[in-house]
Amino acid sequence: MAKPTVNLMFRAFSDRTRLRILHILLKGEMCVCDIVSITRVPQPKASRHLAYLLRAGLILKRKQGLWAYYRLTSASSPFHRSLIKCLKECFRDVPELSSDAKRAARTCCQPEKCR
Amino acid sequence: MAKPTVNLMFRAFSDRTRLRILHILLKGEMCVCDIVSITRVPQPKASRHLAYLLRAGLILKRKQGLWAYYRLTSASSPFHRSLIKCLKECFRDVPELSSDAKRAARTCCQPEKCR
DNA sequence: GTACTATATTCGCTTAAGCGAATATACTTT
DNA sequence: AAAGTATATTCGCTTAAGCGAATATAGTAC
Repeated sequence: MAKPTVNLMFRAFSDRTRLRILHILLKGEMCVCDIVSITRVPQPKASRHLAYLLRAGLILKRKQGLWAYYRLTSASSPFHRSLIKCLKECFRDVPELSSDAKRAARTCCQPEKCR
Repeated sequence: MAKPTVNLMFRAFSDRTRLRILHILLKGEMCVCDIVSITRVPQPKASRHLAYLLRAGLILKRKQGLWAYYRLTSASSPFHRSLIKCLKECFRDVPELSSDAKRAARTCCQPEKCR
């Protein structure tokens, strides 16, 4: 995968749905159905944005049986690390993030559901 | 001006020309003709991106006679501050930035030229 | 006034994103 | 094999961006 340019990494953060997904993944690896149930976004839409983030080099995919698990890539540059910091700090500024977090708290405590 | 949303601020950073302009403004206030001569971008294109950044709340404009001076807005939130940090740290990752910096060093030392 | 300079905007076009709806893929279970 | 589940992709459409080229605006100088 070609190294994504800085502007494309910024662009990956410039969509609300992707911002929500990235924020959810701050908590750790998550499968698509978790992301769907946390965000209440239609599944094809979630998959589309996950594919976008994958292309942008921001997340990694692990396929296991029927499930696909996604996680953040480890930040390889100071720039990437700062970008992740932005992600953490925009929590208060993006309304959806707190309701996502509430639902995530319930979702990620029942891992049996998806495994 | 309505408070710009987080995703729109990210989007403002997602274009190479705007990234270059923002980076130049890290050094301080600059007039359009300076930005044009540093970036070697056509003047209408520079103005267009400056207008975009203005709408996004990332820069401020000061008009004086025939000249328009732009500067970064002071970061009002932790998020905004982190975003500026990203801007500083992507220097090594965006090739145009170093040649801009070289030209800026020459340009900003002759303020008489534009004032 | 006219000519000049710095900056901004409009026009016509092309490309990238984003969406819902439908469909495809691929693995699992029975 | 058939049915079911999780995920991915395609289609048709709409909107936002981005560009060069041309033109407009607005202040300055003569």
